[in-house]
Amino acid sequence: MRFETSTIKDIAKALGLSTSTVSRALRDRYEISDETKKIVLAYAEKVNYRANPIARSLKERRSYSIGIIVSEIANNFFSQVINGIESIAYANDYHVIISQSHESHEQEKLNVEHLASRSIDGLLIALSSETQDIDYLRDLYAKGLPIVFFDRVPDNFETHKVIANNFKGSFDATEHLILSGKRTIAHLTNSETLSNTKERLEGYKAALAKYHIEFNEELVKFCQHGGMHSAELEHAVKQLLPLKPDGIFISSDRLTTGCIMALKKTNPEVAHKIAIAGFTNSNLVELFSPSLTTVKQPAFEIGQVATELLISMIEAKRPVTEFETKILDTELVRMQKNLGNRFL
Amino acid sequence: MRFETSTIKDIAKALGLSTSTVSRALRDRYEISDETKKIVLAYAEKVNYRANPIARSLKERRSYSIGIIVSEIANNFFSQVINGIESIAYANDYHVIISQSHESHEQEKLNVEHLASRSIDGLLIALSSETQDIDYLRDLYAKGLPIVFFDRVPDNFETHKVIANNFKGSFDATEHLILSGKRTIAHLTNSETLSNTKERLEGYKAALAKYHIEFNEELVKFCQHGGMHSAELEHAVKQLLPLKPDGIFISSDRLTTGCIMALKKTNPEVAHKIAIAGFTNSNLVELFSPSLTTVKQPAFEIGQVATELLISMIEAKRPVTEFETKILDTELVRMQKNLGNRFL
DNA sequence: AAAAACTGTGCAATCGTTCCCAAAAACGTA
DNA sequence: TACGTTTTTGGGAACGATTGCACAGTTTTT
Repeated sequence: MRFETSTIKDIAKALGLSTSTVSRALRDRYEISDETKKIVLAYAEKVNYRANPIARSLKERRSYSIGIIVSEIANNFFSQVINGIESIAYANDYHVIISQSHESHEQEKLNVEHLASRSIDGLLIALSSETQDIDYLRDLYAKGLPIVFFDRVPDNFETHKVIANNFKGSFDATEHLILSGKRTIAHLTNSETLSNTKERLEGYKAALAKYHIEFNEELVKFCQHGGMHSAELEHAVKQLLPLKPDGIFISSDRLTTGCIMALKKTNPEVAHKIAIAGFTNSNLVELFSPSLTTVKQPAFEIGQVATELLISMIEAKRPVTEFETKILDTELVRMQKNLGNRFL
Repeated sequence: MRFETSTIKDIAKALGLSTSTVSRALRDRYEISDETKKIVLAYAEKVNYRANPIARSLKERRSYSIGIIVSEIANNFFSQVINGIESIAYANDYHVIISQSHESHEQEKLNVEHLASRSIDGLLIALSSETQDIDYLRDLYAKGLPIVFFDRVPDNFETHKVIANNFKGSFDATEHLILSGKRTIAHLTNSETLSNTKERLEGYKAALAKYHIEFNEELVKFCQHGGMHSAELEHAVKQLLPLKPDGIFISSDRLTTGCIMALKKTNPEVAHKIAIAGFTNSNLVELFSPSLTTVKQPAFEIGQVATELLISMIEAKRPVTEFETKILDTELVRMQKNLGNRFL
């Protein structure tokens, strides 16, 4: 801010003390007498003194803020994660700086580097769907920047990670489709390189195996751009339909809504005949038609846990060497046949 | 960051120059000889020198970053606005810091003050629905912090403002309901204190007047918390239904989805009989059932225009005294009878 | 040839804090 | 009283960058 606020120097001058005394009094250090503390605190209160975080950052080489990288804030899952992050961060006197990668590796890298240069104390990141090369993160990590991955995590990077139980979530959703009588179940999913894509594919396969349904590679469609381009989705749907699936299991928020949209747009006559189960944290699913079964990730909790781990790394006195990967359970919300479908 | 990067001092030492010379060379000042500049630039490049933004902020008392306050990022309208803001900010070498007020005045104030203390160069803000007292913003503004309001703007504050054409948007939506034969049209809206609530109410009234439909105060329900509490919404819906409305015009994103949800939950048998028109920027409306007519705000553009105005204020050499209120047109998206309703 | 002007560089202060190191004051003990 | 401790305070150097001012050395002007 280009305008004047009162500083520690002003207080020192006004009270006839030195800046060091004032600084210590404000931080409630043991060396300062209670009397002096009281005077300083009272005066600081009176002039509405606020420590300048910029100056403090420069001096302490830390900023009490943590950086967040997600692909899109306009995504229910990520905005819920962010709320979880904020809840823990604020409680521990950290602030957060949010950046969007828009699923672009280049943008992700730029954002991370800018955050790093602004002295963030730690980084929470869900990789973009494009990202494969994470050497730039390795460099920062090696230089001492604590990093915790969530949702989309690399497998060859030793640090804390927090994810949903993607395997079980997918298994449950696929099993649900099978138990409601479906036999030709397609799987629409994200970029093949993402960690959760792999895990979800495994869950899907496992459910098929359990019920002795043969896995058919053709029924699996990967979307490199994660539903960011509707053309990509429509293309995938167009390829799937000739195989006459009676169910589709979809593995991401954006793909789930995008797929239904594509179905309604290109093949409205079959949209309501295919059972759909998909990952999504949208709080509007109850309004959707056709209605669907959803796998909900514990987004808020993922944010909380990731932040707790990050703060523990930041505040650790000695380098952390034991890392954990926390896996949080998803929730299967079954399609509500009675609502949505009946009254239209 | 707590780890070492090369500084201007390191370069100076390595090259046998003074820090001032290095600083000037890096900023391409005329006083420095081309030869020296070349040497410095080459070396800086080699050691991958990055100016420390924290140090620069402290010295220059500005940060090349702008603060954003919205109520919720998990709101399509706001996340689209943010994307618009980012597009202009990045193009002008500013970074953005996003904060959420969660419709709480207290939180809003805390966030603004934290942003201010972090030397943001300007502020873009949509007031929380609770906010009535904006004296704290006045103080900051008086001290020199440029502020641009968008979407929810105060009427007694002289600065740039950017809003959608709320009057016309509401008028169009209400007229649409009238033209499709509805005569008892309820209006569900936000906190009475918000600027856009007033404007939208006027548009609603004007449309009724045009078609000689008497305005009935009982048909208007205000929601203080803007749909953040489902109980509030359900209560409003419960009060409206006995009046037998055949149409409802809803004036905000969250209320629109919340109202449909409440209708389906509490009175599923009438949910499909009442025509709904509402403000929303959700990109999922095509999936909704019952389907509805929507008023879409030019969110991305609002963000862009607001940011342009803010940057012009920040970079103005002399205090700005001429302010404008930009009003951008909304778009009416009529309900698609053929989709959504037919196949279920 | 002396004075004036211009070039290119360095010194040192500054932004607001924190913190090491010393020094002063207060106290206790012999 | 003199000395050693403990408690409380102040001086001043950082942190990394910018910039007004001074000062050489060179060039131009008169």
